[in-house]
Amino acid sequence: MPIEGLATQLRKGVIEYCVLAMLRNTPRYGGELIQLMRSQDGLLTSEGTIYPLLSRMRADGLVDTEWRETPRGSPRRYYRLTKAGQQAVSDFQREWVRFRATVDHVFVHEGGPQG
Amino acid sequence: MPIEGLATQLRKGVIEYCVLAMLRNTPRYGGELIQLMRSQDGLLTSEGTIYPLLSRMRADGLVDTEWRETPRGSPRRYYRLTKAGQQAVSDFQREWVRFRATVDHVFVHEGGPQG
DNA sequence: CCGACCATCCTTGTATTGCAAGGCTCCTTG
DNA sequence: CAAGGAGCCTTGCAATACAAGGATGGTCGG
Repeated sequence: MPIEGLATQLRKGVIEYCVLAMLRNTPRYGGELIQLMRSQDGLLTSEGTIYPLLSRMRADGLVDTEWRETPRGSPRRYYRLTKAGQQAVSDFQREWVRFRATVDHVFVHEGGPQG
Repeated sequence: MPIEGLATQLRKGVIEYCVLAMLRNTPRYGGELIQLMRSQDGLLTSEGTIYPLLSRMRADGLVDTEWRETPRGSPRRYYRLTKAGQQAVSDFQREWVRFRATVDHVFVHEGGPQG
């Protein structure tokens, strides 16, 4: 079990909200998001992760989409946060802080009062 | 999608190592681990999570087991960390610190330099 | 025009994991 | 014997990340 596989499980349930966070201030398209995620240590992803994810978020109403022409090449589908998406990011952020504190606590105390 | 469901995905890949961490200083049995996990905010679990997990860890050589008699009632299977288990906890801890930093970074910067 | 190439988007199938629901065994209590 | 509880485990399901493969449409060299 490589060290990569360890992080793969950590990513579950987090990647979605990282993508949403990256859309907070500006719309972006698929390839751009993949590049951005890859530039973050520990969030390595592939197309097979991002595109189904974006479809899901669109179906859930967390993002809006809009096609934009490009100077050269195919048009790109840009994703933008909806109100619900912004709310989801906020909710996650709260939950993340709480979860992070819990895990830190477990690893500091190493298993309880007797430890 | 309740707020509980949000944390359910966060737990993936973390519960296993939290259980291992709880075995660092003393062997414990199933019911004890369930109670301990439940006492940690954000790590709510059930038997259906813990027992398959413990079986997996035993198969992977991360824990040893030993039956112990009790004054009353059924004997209990106690779990204890192996060398490999201790190593796994250390590896995870390193990975967790790194992962945590990455997620924090994404949420602080909110998606990039243009933001 | 024609073929090679590339960026963009998406789909399908697999592995891992957390969890609810249910079952088994043994002991105690009446 | 019957009822109940503590401990252990199995089965089936849902959500997610990811590899692999494919469809489309534009550019570029000949």
